[in-house]
Amino acid sequence: MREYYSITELTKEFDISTRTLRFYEDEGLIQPIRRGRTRLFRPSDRHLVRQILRGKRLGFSINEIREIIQIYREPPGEVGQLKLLIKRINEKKEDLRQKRRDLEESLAELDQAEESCVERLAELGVNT
Amino acid sequence: MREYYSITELTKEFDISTRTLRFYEDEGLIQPIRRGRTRLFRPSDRHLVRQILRGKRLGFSINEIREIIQIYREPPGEVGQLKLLIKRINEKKEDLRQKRRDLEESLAELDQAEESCVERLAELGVNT
DNA sequence: GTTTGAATTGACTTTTACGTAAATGCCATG
DNA sequence: CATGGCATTTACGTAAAAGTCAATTCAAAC
Repeated sequence: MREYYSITELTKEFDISTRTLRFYEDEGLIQPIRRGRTRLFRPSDRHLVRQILRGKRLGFSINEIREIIQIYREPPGEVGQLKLLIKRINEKKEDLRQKRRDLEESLAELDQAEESCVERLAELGVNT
Repeated sequence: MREYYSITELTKEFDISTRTLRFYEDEGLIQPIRRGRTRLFRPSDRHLVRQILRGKRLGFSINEIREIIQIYREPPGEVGQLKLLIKRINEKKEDLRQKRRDLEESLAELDQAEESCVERLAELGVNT
């Protein structure tokens, strides 16, 4: 496990711009440390970036992603707070389950569409 | 199956504004018919709206949604076009499979987070 | 026949998520 | 030491996806 990554290493790995990484920092999603003015990204920052981009692909907004990320920041020691956290986790899980239902429905419709195309081709005497 | 829906019926059913529906029409995603100036939404328009919103929840842009919708518009009769359509369908399916992978990873991480919370609670002598 | 209420249109505004440009810092290398 | 090449900061720009508002229109109810 590398100790630090430079900003350009991450831009290349994830195919995003430096602007995007600085934007996420401005938004408080990541906090790379500094050596002088230069940003040093730790493995944990790198993993956060991975989570952010995954969230984006799933259509979560920056604010929603921020909420998800906060879940992983140092779980509280106090019982009430822990219970609240579990509640928030379950809300996020429900969000994801809704997305999964949407996804399965969309996939099913595409499957159906593909099938009619294949049938149509068969009628035209084309063997797929 | 109803023959027509008014714009307000759909706004209520889907909890969106009339502006949104008109926006989708301007974007060419739906084409309700007109009686005078009034829009009449057919069941097929209604289903399109359903598909659009599902696509939105999954993080597709309007342009991506437009592409998906075009898949369902009157499959072509010509072999080459049919094969092209099948190819496009499979691209969309691959998009969705990537989202599904993202989704499962996110869910797994949330499950893990929840479990550590529950464990932490157990250590504190709280029975969940 | 006028009031009411829903629909429409057009224009302007807002939010999100970055892009882009300009000016400057930092440092290794020849 | 100057040159090249990343990095940084600040500031302004922009496209997508609606929200909001004002001005009408139109039909139906009273």
